[in-house]
Formats: sequence, C-alpha cells, structure tokens
Amino acid sequence: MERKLLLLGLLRLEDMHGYQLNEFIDTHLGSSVPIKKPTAYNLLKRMEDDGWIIASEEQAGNRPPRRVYTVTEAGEAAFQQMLRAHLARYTPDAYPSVTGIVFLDALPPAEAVALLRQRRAAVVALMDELARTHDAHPGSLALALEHRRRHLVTDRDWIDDVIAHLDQPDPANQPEQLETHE
Amino acid sequence: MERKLLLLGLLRLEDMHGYQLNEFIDTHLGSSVPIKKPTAYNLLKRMEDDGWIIASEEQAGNRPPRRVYTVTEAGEAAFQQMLRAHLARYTPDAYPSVTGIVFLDALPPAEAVALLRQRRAAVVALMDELARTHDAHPGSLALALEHRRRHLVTDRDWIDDVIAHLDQPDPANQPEQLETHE
DNA sequence: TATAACATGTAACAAGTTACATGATTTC
DNA sequence: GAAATCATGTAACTTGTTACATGTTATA
Repeated sequence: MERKLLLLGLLRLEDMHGYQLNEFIDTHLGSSVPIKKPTAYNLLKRMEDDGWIIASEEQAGNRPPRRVYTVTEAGEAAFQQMLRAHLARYTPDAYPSVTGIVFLDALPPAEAVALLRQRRAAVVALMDELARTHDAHPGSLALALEHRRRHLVTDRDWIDDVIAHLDQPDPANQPEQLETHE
Repeated sequence: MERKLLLLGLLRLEDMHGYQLNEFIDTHLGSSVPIKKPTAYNLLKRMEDDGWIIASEEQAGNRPPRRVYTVTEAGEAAFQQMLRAHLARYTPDAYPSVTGIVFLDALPPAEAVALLRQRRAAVVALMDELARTHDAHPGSLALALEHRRRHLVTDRDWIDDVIAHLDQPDPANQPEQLETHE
C-alpha cells in the first residue's frame, strides 16, 4: 500500500494537515505519485483509526479546523515495516501505455507514426515538467524523481526507435526486428 | 481501457474463447499485461452486451460449452477508435515501486543496500523470464516485450547506481547527488 | 465584488482482485 | 484413483476516482 507509506513517511518528516499534504505532493511529486485529495483525507482518517497517527485540531478563524497529524510509535513501527517490505520486492509496474503498441501493425505506417509523434510530445512535456520541478527536495525525494526521469527517457528513446523503424519504407523490415541494443 | 483494447485486439487476430484468451495472455504476455481470469470473462460478457463481439457456443463432451467470440463490425470500429486514442496519448505509467525510495534515508545504508539487492534480484528474475518467453510472437507483440525489457534494464541500472552510491562510506555524498548522466 | 485559495469531507461509482463454486476430462 | 487441466462463472471486497457539498478568508 504505497499511498499509506507515502503519507506516513511525509508526516514522519513533518507534522502536517491534509490540505498541506496534498499541496506538498502536488508541488514536489507532481504527476509522479498521484493521490487525489479525497483519497488522502480518507487514508488519513483510516490511519488515525488504526492508531498510526494522531490529530491535533488547530482553529484559524472560522474555517474548518486543521487536523494536524503526528506519527505515533505504532505508526513509526508500521512505517519501518512497510518501508522494508516495499523496498525489497519489485512490483512489476504495469505499463498501460504499452497495450496499443501490440496492435501497431493494424494501422497504416504513416498514421502510426503520426500518433506516435503525439505520444512522444506528451512524454517530452512530462520531462519538461519534471525538469522544472527539480529544485530542493527533502530526503531522498530527488532519487525518486531521477528514477522517473530515466523511465521517461527510456520511453522517449523507444518511441523514436519505433518511429524510425516504421519510417523505413522497406516492407521486409518487420516490426519484430527492432534492435535490442543493450 | 487497456484491457478491453487488448482482448478485442487479440480476438481480431483470431477467434477465441475465454479460457483460450487467458492462456494466450499468460504464455505470451506473462506478467507484462496482467489480466486475471474473472476480469477477462467479465469484460467479454460486457463487450458482448455492447455488441462488440458475438459468441458461438461449442460443445465438447459434457463440459461447460466454449463461448468462442468473434469481433463484430461495431467491435472493429471500437477497436480502431480505441487504438488511435491509446497510441496518441501517454498515460504517465504509475511507478508504485518508487514510493519506498523516497524514504531510503530513513534506513541505515547497509540495510538499504541489502534490501535493494533483493529488489535487484527480483528485477533480474523478471528479465530472465522475459528472455525465456522471447520466441515467436504474433503482430507487434515483440515491440511490447522489447519495451518492457528496456524498462527492466532501466530499473536494474538505476538500482545499481543507488547501491553504488550508498556503498560509498563518504557521508558528504547526499543521495540527492546521484548523477543524471543523460 | 468576484475569484482564487483555504480546509474538510461525503456519496456514488468504477475497475479489478481474491476466494469460492461447479463439474468434466485427461494424465500420471 | 489422484492430480492437473479444461471451462465457466459468482460474490464479496479493496482501492481509488469523480462529483458534490459547505463555508471562510485573502486577493484581484
């Protein structure tokens, strides 16, 4: 359960309320680790029920009071355990974006190339966004961003290779022959 | 909806029944595009309701009859439309495995390295599995497998870099300084 | 004074998974 | 004769999202 780990870990670094957490994730992690607001609020409530965190309410004016969360000892233990479990195993990382590729040969090459160029633009846009976000980051956050960057590069290069391949008008070149060049 | 696209696309290549489809995906796609059996059966039923595919029942002995599906014209149209939409845009590809990395500095370096080595072994195991699967593939399936292979390589190399970094006993080297070497 | 930002949530829905159910046929 | 494979499904559960609800305070 990555999102619990993330929220717990961030709260461990600094006590925060829900809104603040959402802000932090939006600005520092951007699209890398997506958590929607209601999800975060919901997880916080459930972790509070589990005794992993406790809230202290802070009233500011007449707004809804901020629920500032602090990690408890039980929460710290849970964090340590989840972190280890999470680091050691490798969840195969689903690539939803790859499905369409399987049927690339169902399209005329010219159109396939045009679509892939659109996709490439989207990848590059994400890379740019990442580059812009790349300032000071707490903890090992920069490691995660670098990880993401490398995968974006991998995707971009791969798209380029596929496009290059499709652009060759020689029909003897099956798409299967794309070079592996490790 | 990647799974619908996948099932439709496979049925377009060859009429199949649910069990057969599940087999095919298991053997040819392995862990790359995970669809569980009940999910596949469920999607097939719903696509039948939508008129994208039609089933013809084949009785063999006294077993439950095989429901062999064929793509209809409406299904073909849906496939073409979904394929284009899918190829053109780039879904950010969530990396659940990266969350733990953010808090890598919460662990003693030696333990972090040990855990990362376990993770590395899991990545390499997947690469081996992929290499074994790498025989004849219909359509552009090989492209998808190559895509996956490259991402596994990226992950393996990245883990190696992080390990190398943690192994340096010099405390002046913050994890943030991991080289980008593009 | 209207809009954005602050701050929390609820309720309905969507997508998939796990575990369970059922029974026939083939293989060891 | 036991175990694996064939073949289909249902039901409960988990996880997360979208859309909605509510009201306050700062900013343009």
